[in-house]
Amino acid sequence: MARILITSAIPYINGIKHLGNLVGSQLPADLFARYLRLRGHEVMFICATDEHGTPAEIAAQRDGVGVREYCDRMYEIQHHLGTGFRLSFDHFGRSSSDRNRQLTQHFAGRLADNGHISEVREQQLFSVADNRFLPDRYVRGTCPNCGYEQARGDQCENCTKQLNPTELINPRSEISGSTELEMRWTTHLFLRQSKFRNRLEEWIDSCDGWPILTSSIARKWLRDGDGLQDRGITRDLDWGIPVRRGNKDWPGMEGKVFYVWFDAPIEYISATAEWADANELDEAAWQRWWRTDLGADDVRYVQFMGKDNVPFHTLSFPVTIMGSGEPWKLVDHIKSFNFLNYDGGQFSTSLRRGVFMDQALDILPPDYWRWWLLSHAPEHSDSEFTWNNFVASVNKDLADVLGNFVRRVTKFCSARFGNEVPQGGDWSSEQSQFAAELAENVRRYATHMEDIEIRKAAQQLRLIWASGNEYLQTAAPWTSVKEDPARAATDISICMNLIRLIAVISEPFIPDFSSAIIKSLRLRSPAWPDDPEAALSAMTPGHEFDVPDLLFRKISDEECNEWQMRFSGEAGSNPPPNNDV
RNA sequence: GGGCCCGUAGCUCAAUGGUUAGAGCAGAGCGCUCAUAACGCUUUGGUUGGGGGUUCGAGUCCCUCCGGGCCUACCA
Repeated sequence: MARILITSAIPYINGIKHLGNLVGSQLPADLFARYLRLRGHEVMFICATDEHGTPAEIAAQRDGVGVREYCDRMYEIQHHLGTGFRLSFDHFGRSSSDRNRQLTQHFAGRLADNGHISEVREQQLFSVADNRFLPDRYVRGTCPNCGYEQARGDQCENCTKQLNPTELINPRSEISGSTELEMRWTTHLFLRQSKFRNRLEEWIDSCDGWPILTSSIARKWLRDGDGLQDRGITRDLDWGIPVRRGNKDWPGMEGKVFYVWFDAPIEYISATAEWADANELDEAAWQRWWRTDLGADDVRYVQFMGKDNVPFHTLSFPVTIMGSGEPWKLVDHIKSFNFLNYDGGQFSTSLRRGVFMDQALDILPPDYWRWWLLSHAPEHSDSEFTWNNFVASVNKDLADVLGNFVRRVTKFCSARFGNEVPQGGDWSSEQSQFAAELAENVRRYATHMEDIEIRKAAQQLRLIWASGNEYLQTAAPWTSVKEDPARAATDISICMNLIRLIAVISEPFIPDFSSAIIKSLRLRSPAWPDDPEAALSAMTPGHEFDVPDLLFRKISDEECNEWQMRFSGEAGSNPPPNNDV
């Protein structure tokens, strides 16, 4: 038994996440966590909401509520949706927690004590009307390069030229539209990550098996231009973790907060502490996951995230850990994902284009989404959601191949032998051979799951489902029951046990299916089939069961067309942009 | 501008430099009748984006061009 710490990128607080966000971190992390628990390992699976920063402040302002209240509300919604998708977090925390405030301030103090923080005095654009400094992209104006009037202060979306907000012609505040902007002096803390360049590169070189996506993005940042740059870790905002040096004041930093990208990854640790608090456990309970001097030296730590988050997890957060000089657990494996596109374009929160987590659950149960998303996870390149593909895959895989197999076996058994596993005879060579092939297929599936090769695992799992139909077709018990009922009984017994085995091993992908079957078979949490051949006779003759209700209904063409129309996007509504840690 | 990733059958995707480039879906044919008209078997689809090179051998390595995507450090 091993101990595995799993974190999913923490979703930003302002709004409901779409399926692209879901499949990029939380869902694959859940798959992995569920699989490892199934194999008997000790797992700590952590996620949280990322609540600080300008977008949250503005969203709250737009809704006419305080930012704390706004976050409280959105936290509940996101938590509820996570449950709806059966995300099995051990704890779903909040980056605005007391734990995270204390720990973030602690890390900042340690980094400063070790000489890894510098203070930089610089000029930034201030909006008098809004009474706040503006991040570059919250300044709009006319692009000096192409004349586009809606250019953002960091980059013109029309001609893609990178800009400095001071270059814009007729600059104005994105928030209020005010043109009363001026440059003001301010001082910020910078994390001196440039000093860690060589150490980071050695570390990344030493990490085998990371996806190309992960290591290539990390190396790009290490080598680009003059190499890794120091990074500002404070902002002039009200909403965030107040800048303090450990538990002491930080002269000159009054009224400033830490930058979300500094405190968000620390929340992985804090959320584990929140978990201990919520379960009334002591400090040691969470520290054994994170402190290598307190038990975490045998923990394997795996992170899941979309490709946009890779720099923060391969560079800044490791520098925070390394620079603290304390024995915190560093990540072992970083599984990163490309993006999921929607019907020929990107998912877009601002345009309401695509399918969002709440809408998805309104139309279909979570297993449908989990299966499609995971079996099409964008592991090697961006992938695409289309309604036709979704409906075809789900109908074929879940309803025809899997659901129908369960149905035909249980109904046949019920009709011919009653609602119990029938008494058969010894296995024939065909039956033994099937068991041997099944053993090999389960072994391959397990290997893909351990390697976090999600598409391959899904493909292999589907193959196991299909093998049931193949076997049944060849055995043809509906024929043999007439002249050789014992043989038919043996075949049905094998198929009934195969259903049990499938229910167990499919649980990480489709947990609701799994629990429905286990209930119908009147079992309680059966273990992973270490010996699949023995598992094919685990339920002995006379074991009673109920024929399960229809497990997966088929989606009609009409529904497919209707959903395609409904989710094609609508102009008008304009919620704020949507991002994750 | 710079960098990275990707381009393989109608669609979604596989293939440590090594037999004849493989699966699933869709299409075609046959079979089965237990089952959600589901299932099984067989089968048609390829100049691996174009061109050049290295090699005994290239989907894979190099160069170049075309196309798509992402990142580019103050959104998160």
